[in-house]
Parts: sequence; structure tokens; C-alpha cells
Amino acid sequence: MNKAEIVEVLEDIAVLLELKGENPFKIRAYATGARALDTMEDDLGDIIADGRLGSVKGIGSALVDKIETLHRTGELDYYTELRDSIAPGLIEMLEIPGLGGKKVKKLHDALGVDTIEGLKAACEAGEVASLKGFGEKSEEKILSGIANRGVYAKRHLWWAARAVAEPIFEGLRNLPEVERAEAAGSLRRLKETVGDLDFIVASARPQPIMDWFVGQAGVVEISAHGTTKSSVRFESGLQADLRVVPAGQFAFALHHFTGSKEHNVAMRQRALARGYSLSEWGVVKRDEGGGLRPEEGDEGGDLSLGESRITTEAELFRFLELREIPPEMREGMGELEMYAESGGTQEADVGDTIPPLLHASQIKGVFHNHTTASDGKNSLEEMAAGAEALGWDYLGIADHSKASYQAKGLDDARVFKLIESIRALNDSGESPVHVFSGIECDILPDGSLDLETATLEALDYTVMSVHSSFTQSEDAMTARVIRAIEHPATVMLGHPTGRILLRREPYKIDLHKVIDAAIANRVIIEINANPHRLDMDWRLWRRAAERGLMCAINPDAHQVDGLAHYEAGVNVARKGAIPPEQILNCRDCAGVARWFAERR
DNA sequence: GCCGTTTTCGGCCCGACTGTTTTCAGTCG
Repeated sequence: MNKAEIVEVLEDIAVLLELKGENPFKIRAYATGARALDTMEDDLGDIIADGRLGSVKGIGSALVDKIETLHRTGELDYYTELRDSIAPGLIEMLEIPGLGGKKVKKLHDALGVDTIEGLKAACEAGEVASLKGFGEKSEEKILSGIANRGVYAKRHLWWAARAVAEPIFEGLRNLPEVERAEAAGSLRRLKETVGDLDFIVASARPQPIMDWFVGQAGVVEISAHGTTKSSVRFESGLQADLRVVPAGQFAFALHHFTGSKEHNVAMRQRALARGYSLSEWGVVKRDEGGGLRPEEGDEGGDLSLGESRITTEAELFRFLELREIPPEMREGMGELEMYAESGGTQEADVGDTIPPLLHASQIKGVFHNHTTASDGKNSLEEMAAGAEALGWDYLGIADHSKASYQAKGLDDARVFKLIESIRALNDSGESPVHVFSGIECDILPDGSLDLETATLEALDYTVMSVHSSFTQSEDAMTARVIRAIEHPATVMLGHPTGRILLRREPYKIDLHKVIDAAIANRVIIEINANPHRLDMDWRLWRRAAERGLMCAINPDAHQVDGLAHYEAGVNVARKGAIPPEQILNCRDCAGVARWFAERR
């Protein structure tokens, strides 16, 4: 069993234990272990062979046994027995808002329900309301949760969520009562998908702000409307929370609600290790007995340190001897260690290990875009004009190749015609944007390429992509893509997993081997910046970039408007901490041309 | 089940909100 599958098993065990009513800390241990395994960068087989698994933080002796057994045999009796003892309907019930492990267990124990349908019937019969700990409100909430299960559980593309958030954010900032306003949560962390929107506002007069918020266009449901917190839901199912806090707590609240949860846990542990307790309200000193007392210098027993000393996130980080961690790096993936202040005891300046994050203004052009020659909606000239409007120096055009028949893919002869028309545009002097001629060439099922080598070599650059036979085995797909990477005419690899966020799973492929091959062959892996793809995933980039992998931000635009998606690619590059010098789009026109030439 | 520069046992991040209670458990972020 591979690592990803074992991670799933451990996560399953955590859920199952929750339904068993197990010790919450044991449950957390499994969830933590799963996460530790997931974020581990080395090959699991190597780590097991070296006997290093037990030294991974969060994985103790019991988990070492279970992970090794799963890795070796693909089975685990403990898991099988646990799974057989729990009805699948109970696991589904956890998706209903307001129901956690304990309540689901109680419903099952007291009423015998083990399916969503059974639970619905029990609610309608009033059996749930008569249960101790439940009431009429719980019953209603469960019924509405069941009715809306699909929409509520859904996540939303970052791009779509931002479109909803921006007008609200702008509106908030323009209200006279608002002192400071920020969007927090996964939107601010630039995650590829967003569960809900969080707005944090500093104000001494919350009520008018709350009233304005719940009255926004597009609000279909108001689930809370209080003085410190309001919650609304939009038509798409997207939920938005607004929290208003006094100015002195703003930095703490903003940090807390930006998350991630794992980052916050790590921050609190760091605070505890220094004798402080950190929360969204502030930071207080803990005395020896473990109790809390207000930080010295605070007046009137106000527990918040914020009003006197900490008014920005930067100050909060500095208080914990950290450099300011950008929101997109706060994923609980070792960022505290990365941004720790050296304290003068270390030989090397840790600052050197923190790469500067890419800024959108550094992008001088993008690659991999389509025109009406294949399945694009705009002509070559219109796309070039779109690039000019964005202030770019160059634009790469890479239409489909003939195997993508449904996309009117180009055969060899049409490629040469396209090269001619691109050359004509460049020579005409009509476009200040230089156009690079490329192709998005299909990687055929056996790993061979869809066009003649001579054709590929006549182009400025190439992007090789898989568009067919998605269901090959992991070994076959990996070998297929690596064969394409090893082809001398290959310059870039397109959307390496083929995933469509919220819609289609990635195909099975060993990306670690693909990354190794790309580095060895000086092949660029793209960040497909289409908001539905964002492939290759940011989680893989930090390590890959450290090992020297080059990246290109490719909007895969099929019309002029699609060029703007490059911004979502910038997000991925930031989250992946890819140094700008390893991003081809940061080079000027001559630099890009040189890269293409040297690659050949 | 994990972990340890006070600990191999006794902790484990913290607080608000909700709905249910009559002082609090469960859920959520």
C-alpha cells in the first residue's frame, strides 16, 4: 500500500474511533499521525528501510507498527475490525452541521438509527427531540442539514470565492464605523479551494456593520446575527462569517481566523513553551501553577496584551521570536521552524533560508494559451492584445495537437502554418508583445508524442500533456509521462495530474519520480493556473524547487479573459515558496528565448 | 496514542456559541 492510501486509512481510523466514543486524544493522535505521514517528503519505503519512521514527530511505536504492516501487506486487522463494527451511514451523519462523533453515537445507541434516511424518519417522528441533550431545535437543524447536505459540504474554488468576497470586503472598508477590515481564512491563505469566507473587522460600533452585512445582495439565509458575530449563506451555498472585535484584539483575531488550524496549534504550543497562553483574544502569561494571570503592565485585569503592545500580526510573530509568516505559508507544514529567529546563536543567518515570495508584478508574460486555431475563443492577435493590456512583454501560444480531435488539434502541417502566422505577427511590428510559438502536444498512451520531432523542434517551445487514457495504472502512467519528459524536444510538462478541482480526481501517477525525471532532463513543470486545475499542486513545490525544478506559470487561457488566471498561478508559486529565479515568467524576453535555445 | 532541556506519567490549544440545561456537553473553527 502506498503512502497516500495509508494516510487515508489512518484518517478513517480517527473518524471511526470518534464514532466509538474513544478518548479524544487518541483520536487526535491518529489524525496527527496521518498528517505527519502525509507531509513527510522522503519516500516511505526508504524511511521504513532506514528505521526512521518512529523518529517522525507525531508517529510513535503503535503507529509505526500499523503503518509498516499496511505498507507491507496492504491490510490491517485493527482497521478491518473497526470498520466492520460501524455502519457507513454513521460516518455520513458527521457531514450534518451540528453533529459530531458523540451525538451520532448517541443517536445510534438510543434510537438504533444507522442511515441518513433512518435519522430523517426519527426526526420527523419527533423521537430525536425527546432524547436527553437534544431538543426541537436540534431536530430542525438536523432535518435542514440533511436537506442541504450536498450544497453545505461543498467547497468552492478560490477564484469564485474571491469574486464573492471582494465587493463585501470593499463595502466593509467603506463603512464609517469600520476601523480595520480583512478577509481571513483559506481565502487569505490562497488555498485552491475555500470552505467559507471569514471577515474580521475592528470597530467600537458593531451593530450597523452587522446590519449592513446581513443585508448584502445574494444573501439567501441568515444563520446568525449577533453583536460580535454574524453568519450568512449565499446562493452558491458559500457561507460567510463576519466578526467584529475591538481594535486591540484585531491582530489576534485576524491571525486566529486566518489559520490554518494546524498553524494555530503550533503557534499556541510555541507560546506555551515560552510561558504564555495565546488565543484570538490576546496573549496572557501563565504562572507556575498552570493558571493564568494578566500580563504585567496590563491595567485593570484586561487579559489582552494586544492593546498595549501587539497591534499587528508582525508584532505577534516577533513576540514569539518569529519572522512574519505570510498567510499563504501558514499551513502547519514546518513554517514556524522556517521563520524562527536565529537568536544570534546559529552560525548561518536563517534569513537566507527564507525565499522571497513571488509577486504578481514580477510576471513578464505567460505560456501555454490557446487560440481559435484549436479550441480557443480568440484569435492570435486578440490574445496578444490581451497580453499587452496586462502589461506583459511576451505571450506563449500552445494550441492542441491532433490527438485532441475534439479540440480541433493541429497536425504537423497546421503547426507549420501557425508558426508562420506567429512569425508574421512578430515581424509586422503591430504587437509590442513578442509571441513565442509553442504547442500543447498530447502524450500518447505509450508515452510517445503526437507530432513529428522535426515539427516540435521548429517551435520555440513545447508543452507535453496527457489528455487521454486517464485510467492507466500508476506504473504505466508514470512511465508514460517520464518517457515524454525524456524526449529531447520536450520543454515543459503540462498539468501533471490532470485533476479538475471539486470534479475530477488526479490520475494515478508517482509525481516524485516525475519530478526527479524533470530535474534530470531540465524540463519545466508548469503551474497550470486555470482555477479549476492549479496543477502541479503547491504542496509539492517547496521541496521540488529546493532541488532545482524550474516552473512556468501557464494560465491555459482559451480566451482573453482567461489570461487573468495567471494570478491563481502566482498564488500557487507563493504557497509553494518557489524562488522567482526558478520561475521562467520572471525572465525577460531575451532570457526566455535563451532558456528555450539552451534547452534544445 | 504521543511526548519530554523540570516529566516515562499525566498531560495533550483555546474559547465562543448553541441548545440544552439549571451548570454544561458538544461542536466548531
